[in-house]
Amino acid sequence: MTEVADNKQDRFTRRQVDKFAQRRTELAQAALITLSELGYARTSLREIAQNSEFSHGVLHYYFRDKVELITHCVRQYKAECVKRYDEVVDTARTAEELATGFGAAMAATLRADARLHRLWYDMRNQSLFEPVFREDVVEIDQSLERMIWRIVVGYGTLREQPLVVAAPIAYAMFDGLFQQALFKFVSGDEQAAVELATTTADMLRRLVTPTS
Amino acid sequence: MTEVADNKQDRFTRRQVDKFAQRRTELAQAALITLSELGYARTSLREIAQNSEFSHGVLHYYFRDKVELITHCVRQYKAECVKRYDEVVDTARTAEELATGFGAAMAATLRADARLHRLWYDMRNQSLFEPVFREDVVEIDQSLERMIWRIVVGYGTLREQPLVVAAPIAYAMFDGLFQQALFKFVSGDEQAAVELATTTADMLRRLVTPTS
DNA sequence: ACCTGCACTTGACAGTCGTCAAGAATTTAC
DNA sequence: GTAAATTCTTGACGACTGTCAAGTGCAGGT
Repeated sequence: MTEVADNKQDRFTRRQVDKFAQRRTELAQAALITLSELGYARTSLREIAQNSEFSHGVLHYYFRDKVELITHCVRQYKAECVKRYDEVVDTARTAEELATGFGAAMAATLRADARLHRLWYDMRNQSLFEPVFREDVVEIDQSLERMIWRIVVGYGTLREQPLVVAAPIAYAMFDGLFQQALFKFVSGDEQAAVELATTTADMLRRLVTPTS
Repeated sequence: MTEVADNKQDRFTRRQVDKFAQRRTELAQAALITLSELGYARTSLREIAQNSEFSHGVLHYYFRDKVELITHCVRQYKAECVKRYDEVVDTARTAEELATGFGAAMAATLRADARLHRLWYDMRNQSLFEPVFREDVVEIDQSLERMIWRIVVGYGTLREQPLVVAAPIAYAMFDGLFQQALFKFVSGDEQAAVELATTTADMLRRLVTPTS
Protein backbone atom coordinates (compact mmCIF):
# COMPACT_ATOMS: atom_id res chain seq x y z
CA MET A 1 0.00 0.00 0.00
CA THR A 2 1.03 3.58 -0.55
CA GLU A 3 1.70 6.18 2.09
CA VAL A 4 -1.27 8.28 1.10
CA ALA A 5 -3.61 5.35 1.40
CA ASP A 6 -2.10 4.48 4.75
CA ASN A 7 -2.72 7.96 6.04
CA LYS A 8 -6.30 7.72 4.97
CA GLN A 9 -6.66 4.39 6.65
CA ASP A 10 -5.36 5.88 9.89
CA ARG A 11 -7.54 8.94 9.94
CA PHE A 12 -10.79 7.97 8.33
CA THR A 13 -13.54 5.44 8.43
CA ARG A 14 -13.51 2.27 6.38
CA ARG A 15 -16.16 3.64 4.08
CA GLN A 16 -14.12 6.72 3.28
CA VAL A 17 -11.11 4.58 2.56
CA ASP A 18 -13.10 2.58 0.06
CA LYS A 19 -14.36 5.72 -1.59
CA PHE A 20 -10.83 7.06 -1.71
CA ALA A 21 -9.52 3.87 -3.29
CA GLN A 22 -12.40 3.80 -5.71
CA ARG A 23 -11.66 7.27 -7.00
CA ARG A 24 -8.01 6.33 -7.31
CA THR A 25 -8.83 3.46 -9.62
CA GLU A 26 -11.29 5.68 -11.45
CA LEU A 27 -8.60 8.26 -12.11
CA ALA A 28 -6.09 5.56 -12.94
CA GLN A 29 -8.49 4.19 -15.53
CA ALA A 30 -8.74 7.60 -17.19
CA ALA A 31 -4.97 7.94 -17.03
CA LEU A 32 -4.61 4.52 -18.61
CA ILE A 33 -6.57 5.68 -21.63
CA THR A 34 -4.43 8.78 -22.09
CA LEU A 35 -1.22 6.85 -21.52
CA SER A 36 -2.10 4.18 -24.04
CA GLU A 37 -2.88 6.84 -26.59
CA LEU A 38 0.11 9.13 -26.16
CA GLY A 39 2.73 6.92 -24.53
CA TYR A 40 4.69 7.64 -21.40
CA ALA A 41 6.91 10.32 -22.90
CA ARG A 42 4.14 12.67 -24.01
CA THR A 43 1.51 12.13 -21.35
CA SER A 44 1.10 15.06 -18.96
CA LEU A 45 -1.01 15.31 -15.85
CA ARG A 46 -3.12 18.03 -17.42
CA GLU A 47 -3.82 15.82 -20.40
CA ILE A 48 -4.86 12.99 -18.13
CA ALA A 49 -7.19 15.26 -16.17
CA GLN A 50 -8.69 16.59 -19.40
CA ASN A 51 -9.64 13.05 -20.40
CA SER A 52 -11.37 12.64 -17.06
CA GLU A 53 -14.17 14.70 -15.53
CA PHE A 54 -11.91 16.43 -13.05
CA SER A 55 -9.35 19.20 -13.08
CA HIS A 56 -5.63 18.65 -13.05
CA GLY A 57 -5.20 19.54 -9.40
CA VAL A 58 -7.15 16.56 -8.16
CA LEU A 59 -4.43 14.18 -9.26
CA HIS A 60 -2.18 15.42 -6.49
CA TYR A 61 -4.98 14.94 -4.05
CA TYR A 62 -5.19 11.23 -4.79
CA PHE A 63 -1.60 10.54 -5.82
CA ARG A 64 1.59 11.80 -4.25
CA ASP A 65 3.22 12.52 -7.57
CA LYS A 66 3.28 11.48 -11.19
CA VAL A 67 5.33 8.37 -10.51
CA GLU A 68 2.82 7.01 -8.02
CA LEU A 69 -0.02 7.64 -10.44
CA ILE A 70 1.65 5.85 -13.32
CA THR A 71 2.78 3.00 -11.10
CA HIS A 72 -0.79 2.58 -9.95
CA CYS A 73 -1.93 2.57 -13.57
CA VAL A 74 0.50 -0.14 -14.58
CA ARG A 75 -0.48 -2.33 -11.65
CA GLN A 76 -4.12 -1.93 -12.53
CA TYR A 77 -3.39 -2.84 -16.12
CA LYS A 78 -1.66 -6.02 -15.03
CA ALA A 79 -4.69 -7.27 -13.14
CA GLU A 80 -6.85 -7.08 -16.24
CA CYS A 81 -4.24 -8.47 -18.54
CA VAL A 82 -3.31 -11.79 -16.95
CA LYS A 83 -6.89 -12.65 -16.06
CA ARG A 84 -7.99 -13.14 -19.65
CA TYR A 85 -5.54 -15.85 -20.59
CA ASP A 86 -6.32 -18.15 -17.74
CA GLU A 87 -9.76 -18.90 -19.16
CA VAL A 88 -8.09 -20.44 -22.19
CA VAL A 89 -6.05 -23.00 -20.30
CA ASP A 90 -8.98 -23.83 -18.04
CA THR A 91 -11.54 -24.46 -20.76
CA ALA A 92 -9.37 -26.46 -23.19
CA ARG A 93 -9.98 -30.23 -23.16
CA THR A 94 -7.65 -31.45 -25.89
CA ALA A 95 -4.12 -30.44 -26.81
CA GLU A 96 -5.16 -29.18 -30.22
CA GLU A 97 -7.99 -27.23 -28.64
CA LEU A 98 -5.49 -25.56 -26.33
CA ALA A 99 -3.05 -24.74 -29.11
CA THR A 100 -5.62 -23.12 -31.38
CA GLY A 101 -7.39 -21.52 -28.44
CA PHE A 102 -4.17 -19.94 -27.20
CA GLY A 103 -3.37 -18.66 -30.68
CA ALA A 104 -6.87 -17.23 -30.98
CA ALA A 105 -6.60 -15.56 -27.59
CA MET A 106 -3.32 -13.94 -28.55
CA ALA A 107 -4.81 -12.69 -31.80
CA ALA A 108 -7.92 -11.43 -30.04
CA THR A 109 -6.05 -9.38 -27.42
CA LEU A 110 -3.77 -8.06 -30.12
CA ARG A 111 -6.76 -6.73 -31.98
CA ALA A 112 -8.72 -5.50 -28.97
CA ASP A 113 -6.00 -4.13 -26.69
CA ALA A 114 -3.22 -3.12 -29.03
CA ARG A 115 -2.87 0.30 -27.44
CA LEU A 116 -2.68 -1.09 -23.95
CA HIS A 117 -0.05 -3.59 -25.02
CA ARG A 118 2.12 -0.93 -26.58
CA LEU A 119 1.83 0.97 -23.33
CA TRP A 120 3.04 -2.08 -21.46
CA TYR A 121 6.09 -2.37 -23.68
CA ASP A 122 6.63 1.34 -23.29
CA MET A 123 6.62 1.05 -19.51
CA ARG A 124 8.85 -2.01 -19.57
CA ASN A 125 11.35 -0.03 -21.60
CA GLN A 126 11.08 3.00 -19.35
CA SER A 127 12.03 0.77 -16.45
CA LEU A 128 15.35 0.20 -18.20
CA PHE A 129 16.05 3.91 -17.78
CA GLU A 130 14.14 4.78 -14.61
CA PRO A 131 14.65 2.26 -11.79
CA VAL A 132 11.50 3.56 -10.09
CA PHE A 133 9.34 1.42 -12.34
CA ARG A 134 11.58 -1.62 -12.32
CA GLU A 135 10.04 -3.40 -9.34
CA ASP A 136 6.50 -3.27 -10.71
CA VAL A 137 7.63 -4.19 -14.19
CA VAL A 138 9.49 -7.24 -12.91
CA GLU A 139 6.40 -8.34 -11.01
CA ILE A 140 4.16 -8.02 -14.05
CA ASP A 141 6.70 -9.69 -16.28
CA GLN A 142 6.90 -12.66 -13.93
CA SER A 143 3.14 -13.01 -13.80
CA LEU A 144 3.08 -13.01 -17.60
CA GLU A 145 5.79 -15.64 -17.63
CA ARG A 146 3.77 -17.80 -15.25
CA MET A 147 0.71 -17.33 -17.42
CA ILE A 148 2.60 -18.54 -20.49
CA TRP A 149 4.06 -21.39 -18.47
CA ARG A 150 0.61 -22.58 -17.44
CA ILE A 151 -0.32 -22.77 -21.10
CA VAL A 152 2.82 -24.67 -22.03
CA VAL A 153 2.57 -27.10 -19.13
CA GLY A 154 -1.11 -27.64 -19.85
CA TYR A 155 -0.32 -28.44 -23.45
CA GLY A 156 2.47 -30.84 -22.51
CA THR A 157 0.20 -32.60 -20.05
CA LEU A 158 -2.59 -33.03 -22.58
CA ARG A 159 -0.16 -34.47 -25.11
CA GLU A 160 1.60 -36.49 -22.41
CA GLN A 161 4.98 -35.38 -23.70
CA PRO A 162 7.98 -33.87 -21.89
CA LEU A 163 8.73 -30.19 -22.48
CA VAL A 164 11.95 -29.10 -24.11
CA VAL A 165 12.24 -25.52 -22.84
CA ALA A 166 12.33 -23.71 -19.51
CA ALA A 167 9.72 -21.14 -18.52
CA PRO A 168 11.80 -17.99 -19.15
CA ILE A 169 12.78 -19.12 -22.65
CA ALA A 170 9.21 -20.02 -23.54
CA TYR A 171 8.00 -16.65 -22.34
CA ALA A 172 10.72 -14.81 -24.21
CA MET A 173 9.82 -16.59 -27.44
CA PHE A 174 6.09 -15.93 -27.26
CA ASP A 175 6.71 -12.37 -26.16
CA GLY A 176 8.98 -11.82 -29.13
CA LEU A 177 6.31 -13.15 -31.47
CA PHE A 178 3.66 -10.97 -29.91
CA GLN A 179 5.80 -7.86 -30.04
CA GLN A 180 6.53 -8.30 -33.74
CA ALA A 181 2.86 -8.88 -34.42
CA LEU A 182 1.95 -5.80 -32.40
CA PHE A 183 4.38 -3.74 -34.40
CA LYS A 184 2.89 -4.91 -37.68
CA PHE A 185 -0.64 -4.47 -36.41
CA VAL A 186 -0.09 -0.91 -35.26
CA SER A 187 1.56 -0.17 -38.59
CA GLY A 188 -1.68 -1.12 -40.31
CA ASP A 189 -1.05 -4.75 -41.24
CA GLU A 190 -4.48 -6.35 -40.97
CA GLN A 191 -3.10 -9.85 -41.39
CA ALA A 192 -0.86 -9.53 -38.34
CA ALA A 193 -3.50 -10.96 -36.01
CA VAL A 194 -4.30 -14.11 -37.96
CA GLU A 195 -0.61 -14.73 -38.59
CA LEU A 196 0.04 -14.39 -34.88
CA ALA A 197 -2.66 -16.97 -34.18
CA THR A 198 -1.07 -19.59 -36.43
CA THR A 199 2.56 -18.94 -35.51
CA THR A 200 1.69 -18.97 -31.83
CA ALA A 201 -0.13 -22.30 -32.13
CA ASP A 202 2.72 -23.72 -34.22
CA MET A 203 5.30 -22.69 -31.69
CA LEU A 204 3.35 -24.21 -28.84
CA ARG A 205 3.14 -27.52 -30.70
CA ARG A 206 6.88 -27.46 -31.23
CA LEU A 207 7.65 -26.95 -27.56
CA VAL A 208 7.19 -30.64 -26.81
CA THR A 209 9.50 -33.29 -28.19
CA PRO A 210 8.19 -34.73 -31.48
CA THR A 211 6.80 -38.30 -31.34
CA SER A 212 8.32 -40.03 -34.39
CA MET B 1 19.27 12.72 -48.04
CA THR B 2 17.79 15.52 -45.97
CA GLU B 3 16.72 18.93 -47.17
CA VAL B 4 19.37 20.69 -45.18
CA ALA B 5 22.10 18.56 -46.71
CA ASP B 6 20.68 19.16 -50.16
CA ASN B 7 20.77 22.89 -49.67
CA LYS B 8 24.38 22.67 -48.65
CA GLN B 9 25.17 20.57 -51.67
CA ASP B 10 23.67 23.22 -53.94
CA ARG B 11 25.41 26.19 -52.44
CA PHE B 12 28.79 24.97 -51.35
CA THR B 13 31.81 23.08 -52.56
CA ARG B 14 32.17 19.35 -52.17
CA ARG B 15 34.73 19.78 -49.42
CA GLN B 16 32.36 21.93 -47.41
CA VAL B 17 29.65 19.34 -47.82
CA ASP B 18 31.94 16.67 -46.42
CA LYS B 19 32.81 18.87 -43.47
CA PHE B 20 29.16 19.53 -42.90
CA ALA B 21 28.27 15.85 -42.99
CA GLN B 22 31.21 15.03 -40.76
CA ARG B 23 30.07 17.42 -38.06
CA ARG B 24 26.58 16.01 -38.33
CA THR B 25 27.80 12.52 -37.55
CA GLU B 26 30.01 13.96 -34.83
CA LEU B 27 27.03 15.62 -33.16
CA ALA B 28 24.89 12.55 -33.73
CA GLN B 29 27.52 10.48 -31.95
CA ALA B 30 27.38 12.77 -28.93
CA ALA B 31 23.60 12.67 -29.03
CA LEU B 32 23.71 8.90 -29.18
CA ILE B 33 25.59 8.82 -25.88
CA THR B 34 23.10 11.08 -24.15
CA LEU B 35 20.13 9.24 -25.63
CA SER B 36 21.41 5.85 -24.55
CA GLU B 37 21.92 7.18 -21.04
CA LEU B 38 18.65 9.02 -20.50
CA GLY B 39 16.29 7.47 -23.03
CA TYR B 40 14.18 9.26 -25.57
CA ALA B 41 11.68 10.69 -23.10
CA ARG B 42 14.15 12.62 -20.97
CA THR B 43 16.76 13.66 -23.49
CA SER B 44 16.74 17.39 -24.29
CA LEU B 45 18.74 19.24 -26.89
CA ARG B 46 20.53 21.20 -24.20
CA GLU B 47 21.57 17.99 -22.50
CA ILE B 48 22.89 16.62 -25.77
CA ALA B 49 24.86 19.78 -26.41
CA GLN B 50 26.26 19.72 -22.89
CA ASN B 51 27.69 16.25 -23.54
CA SER B 52 29.39 17.60 -26.66
CA GLU B 53 31.88 20.44 -26.98
CA PHE B 54 29.35 22.81 -28.49
CA SER B 55 26.48 24.96 -27.33
CA HIS B 56 22.84 24.01 -27.72
CA GLY B 57 22.22 26.39 -30.59
CA VAL B 58 24.50 24.55 -32.98
CA LEU B 59 22.11 21.62 -33.17
CA HIS B 60 19.66 23.70 -35.17
CA TYR B 61 22.45 24.74 -37.46
CA TYR B 62 23.11 21.13 -38.48
CA PHE B 63 19.65 19.64 -37.99
CA ARG B 64 16.29 21.06 -38.94
CA ASP B 65 14.66 19.99 -35.68
CA LYS B 66 14.82 17.44 -32.91
CA VAL B 67 13.17 14.74 -34.99
CA GLU B 68 15.76 14.97 -37.75
CA LEU B 69 18.56 14.78 -35.20
CA ILE B 70 17.20 11.70 -33.50
CA THR B 71 16.36 10.04 -36.79
CA HIS B 72 19.93 10.62 -37.89
CA CYS B 73 21.16 9.13 -34.63
CA VAL B 74 19.12 5.97 -35.03
CA ARG B 75 20.27 5.47 -38.60
CA GLN B 76 23.87 5.88 -37.52
CA TYR B 77 23.34 3.37 -34.75
CA LYS B 78 21.99 0.83 -37.20
CA ALA B 79 25.11 0.95 -39.34
CA GLU B 80 27.31 0.00 -36.40
CA CYS B 81 24.95 -2.59 -35.07
CA VAL B 82 24.43 -4.94 -37.99
CA LYS B 83 28.06 -4.85 -39.05
CA ARG B 84 29.29 -6.74 -36.03
CA TYR B 85 27.25 -9.88 -36.47
CA ASP B 86 28.26 -10.56 -40.03
CA GLU B 87 31.79 -11.41 -38.97
CA VAL B 88 30.43 -14.35 -37.02
CA VAL B 89 28.66 -16.03 -39.92
CA ASP B 90 31.61 -15.38 -42.22
CA THR B 91 34.32 -16.84 -40.00
CA ALA B 92 32.48 -19.96 -38.79
CA ARG B 93 33.57 -23.20 -40.48
CA THR B 94 31.48 -25.81 -38.68
CA ALA B 95 27.88 -25.76 -37.49
CA GLU B 96 28.86 -26.04 -33.86
CA GLU B 97 31.37 -23.23 -34.31
CA LEU B 98 28.60 -21.06 -35.72
CA ALA B 99 26.17 -21.88 -32.92
CA THR B 100 28.58 -21.14 -30.09
CA GLY B 101 30.05 -18.18 -31.97
CA PHE B 102 26.60 -16.64 -32.45
CA GLY B 103 25.76 -17.14 -28.80
CA ALA B 104 29.06 -15.61 -27.79
CA ALA B 105 28.47 -12.63 -30.09
CA MET B 106 25.05 -12.03 -28.59
CA ALA B 107 26.46 -12.19 -25.07
CA ALA B 108 29.33 -9.90 -26.01
CA THR B 109 27.16 -7.16 -27.49
CA LEU B 110 24.80 -7.48 -24.54
CA ARG B 111 27.67 -6.77 -22.20
CA ALA B 112 29.35 -4.09 -24.27
CA ASP B 113 26.43 -2.20 -25.79
CA ALA B 114 23.60 -2.70 -23.31
CA ARG B 115 22.77 0.99 -23.21
CA LEU B 116 22.65 1.30 -26.97
CA HIS B 117 20.39 -1.72 -27.21
CA ARG B 118 17.94 -0.35 -24.68
CA LEU B 119 17.90 2.86 -26.73
CA TRP B 120 17.03 0.83 -29.80
CA TYR B 121 14.12 -0.80 -28.04
CA ASP B 122 13.09 2.59 -26.74
CA MET B 123 13.04 4.03 -30.24
CA ARG B 124 11.23 1.02 -31.63
CA ASN B 125 8.52 1.54 -29.03
CA GLN B 126 8.36 5.27 -29.66
CA SER B 127 7.62 4.48 -33.29
CA LEU B 128 4.45 2.77 -32.09
CA PHE B 129 3.27 6.16 -30.81
CA GLU B 130 4.96 8.59 -33.18
CA PRO B 131 4.72 7.56 -36.84
CA VAL B 132 7.60 9.89 -37.69
CA PHE B 133 10.08 7.24 -36.59
CA ARG B 134 8.25 4.27 -38.04
CA GLU B 135 9.91 4.22 -41.43
CA ASP B 136 13.42 4.17 -40.05
CA VAL B 137 12.53 1.64 -37.39
CA VAL B 138 11.04 -0.72 -39.95
CA GLU B 139 14.18 -0.45 -42.04
CA ILE B 140 16.44 -1.25 -39.13
CA ASP B 141 14.21 -4.05 -37.95
CA GLN B 142 14.30 -5.64 -41.38
CA SER B 143 18.07 -5.42 -41.53
CA LEU B 144 18.25 -7.11 -38.15
CA GLU B 145 15.91 -9.80 -39.37
CA ARG B 146 18.11 -10.39 -42.40
CA MET B 147 21.14 -10.56 -40.15
CA ILE B 148 19.50 -13.25 -38.03
CA TRP B 149 18.36 -15.08 -41.15
CA ARG B 150 21.89 -15.21 -42.50
CA ILE B 151 22.95 -16.90 -39.27
CA VAL B 152 20.11 -19.40 -39.39
CA VAL B 153 20.60 -20.23 -43.06
CA GLY B 154 24.32 -20.55 -42.55
CA TYR B 155 23.74 -22.99 -39.72
CA GLY B 156 21.25 -25.03 -41.73
CA THR B 157 23.67 -25.21 -44.64
CA LEU B 158 26.56 -26.37 -42.48
CA ARG B 159 24.40 -29.08 -40.94
CA GLU B 160 22.85 -29.89 -44.30
CA GLN B 161 19.38 -29.90 -42.75
CA PRO B 162 16.17 -28.13 -43.79
CA LEU B 163 14.96 -25.23 -41.65
CA VAL B 164 11.68 -25.41 -39.79
CA VAL B 165 10.89 -21.71 -39.34
CA ALA B 166 10.49 -18.63 -41.50
CA ALA B 167 12.73 -15.58 -41.16
CA PRO B 168 10.28 -13.32 -39.25
CA ILE B 169 9.57 -16.01 -36.66
CA ALA B 170 13.24 -16.77 -36.16
CA TYR B 171 13.98 -13.09 -35.69
CA ALA B 172 11.11 -12.64 -33.27
CA MET B 173 12.32 -15.53 -31.13
CA PHE B 174 15.94 -14.42 -30.90
CA ASP B 175 14.84 -10.84 -30.32
CA GLY B 176 12.61 -11.97 -27.49
CA LEU B 177 15.48 -13.86 -25.91
CA PHE B 178 17.78 -10.89 -26.25
CA GLN B 179 15.28 -8.47 -24.80
CA GLN B 180 14.72 -10.60 -21.73
CA ALA B 181 18.46 -10.96 -21.27
CA LEU B 182 18.91 -7.22 -21.66
CA PHE B 183 16.30 -6.60 -19.02
CA LYS B 184 18.02 -8.91 -16.57
CA PHE B 185 21.43 -7.52 -17.42
CA VAL B 186 20.41 -3.90 -16.87
CA SER B 187 18.77 -4.95 -13.60
CA GLY B 188 22.16 -6.15 -12.38
CA ASP B 189 22.01 -9.86 -13.20
CA GLU B 190 25.60 -10.72 -14.03
CA GLN B 191 24.71 -14.18 -15.29
CA ALA B 192 22.36 -12.83 -17.94
CA ALA B 193 25.08 -12.69 -20.58
CA VAL B 194 26.32 -16.26 -20.21
CA GLU B 195 22.76 -17.56 -20.06
CA LEU B 196 21.97 -15.68 -23.24
CA ALA B 197 24.95 -17.32 -24.93
CA THR B 198 23.78 -20.84 -24.14
CA THR B 199 20.06 -20.32 -24.77
CA THR B 200 20.83 -18.59 -28.06
CA ALA B 201 23.05 -21.44 -29.22
CA ASP B 202 20.47 -23.99 -28.05
CA MET B 203 17.70 -22.29 -29.95
CA LEU B 204 19.75 -22.10 -33.11
CA ARG B 205 20.43 -25.85 -32.92
CA ARG B 206 16.73 -26.50 -32.52
CA LEU B 207 15.79 -24.53 -35.62
CA VAL B 208 16.72 -27.40 -37.91
CA THR B 209 14.82 -30.68 -37.92
CA PRO B 210 16.43 -33.24 -35.61
CA THR B 211 18.26 -36.14 -37.29
CA SER B 212 17.04 -39.17 -35.30
C1' DA C 1 44.32 45.45 -44.68
C1' DC C 2 39.75 44.72 -45.53
C1' DC C 3 35.79 42.33 -46.56
C1' DT C 4 32.69 38.39 -47.09
C1' DG C 5 30.70 34.25 -45.62
C1' DC C 6 30.76 30.43 -42.59
C1' DA C 7 30.67 28.32 -37.78
C1' DC C 8 29.18 28.91 -33.58
C1' DT C 9 27.33 31.35 -29.20
C1' DT C 10 24.17 33.89 -26.69
C1' DG C 11 19.96 35.19 -25.07
C1' DA C 12 15.35 35.43 -25.48
C1' DC C 13 10.59 33.76 -26.99
C1' DA C 14 6.36 31.20 -26.14
C1' DG C 15 4.90 27.17 -24.39
C1' DT C 16 4.52 23.18 -21.27
C1' DC C 17 5.68 20.69 -17.35
C1' DG C 18 5.03 18.96 -12.19
C1' DT C 19 3.84 20.79 -7.98
C1' DC C 20 1.38 23.06 -4.48
C1' DA C 21 -1.06 26.63 -1.71
C1' DA C 22 -5.40 28.94 -1.12
C1' DG C 23 -9.94 28.86 -1.46
C1' DA C 24 -14.59 27.37 -3.30
C1' DA C 25 -17.88 23.73 -3.35
C1' DT C 26 -19.76 19.75 -1.62
C1' DT C 27 -20.61 16.26 1.63
C1' DT C 28 -20.86 14.53 6.28
C1' DA C 29 -21.72 14.71 11.26
C1' DC C 30 -24.29 16.25 15.06
C1' DG D 1 -29.74 23.67 10.11
C1' DT D 2 -25.33 24.67 11.20
C1' DA D 3 -20.56 23.55 11.74
C1' DA D 4 -16.83 20.75 10.38
C1' DA D 5 -14.42 17.91 7.32
C1' DT D 6 -14.02 16.37 2.74
C1' DT D 7 -13.35 16.86 -2.13
C1' DC D 8 -12.30 19.48 -5.93
C1' DT D 9 -10.97 23.95 -8.58
C1' DT D 10 -8.22 27.71 -9.58
C1' DG D 11 -4.24 30.11 -10.29
C1' DA D 12 0.32 30.65 -9.68
C1' DC D 13 5.47 29.32 -9.05
C1' DG D 14 9.88 28.01 -10.98
C1' DA D 15 11.97 25.06 -14.02
C1' DC D 16 12.48 23.19 -18.36
C1' DT D 17 11.47 22.56 -23.31
C1' DG D 18 12.23 23.35 -28.71
C1' DT D 19 13.05 27.01 -31.62
C1' DC D 20 15.12 30.92 -33.61
C1' DA D 21 16.89 35.72 -34.35
C1' DA D 22 20.80 38.50 -33.50
C1' DG D 23 25.37 38.83 -32.90
C1' DT D 24 30.38 37.32 -32.13
C1' DG D 25 34.71 35.39 -33.71
C1' DC D 26 37.23 33.63 -37.31
C1' DA D 27 38.59 31.76 -41.67
C1' DG D 28 39.93 32.53 -46.66
C1' DG D 29 39.94 35.33 -50.60
C1' DT D 30 41.04 39.67 -52.85
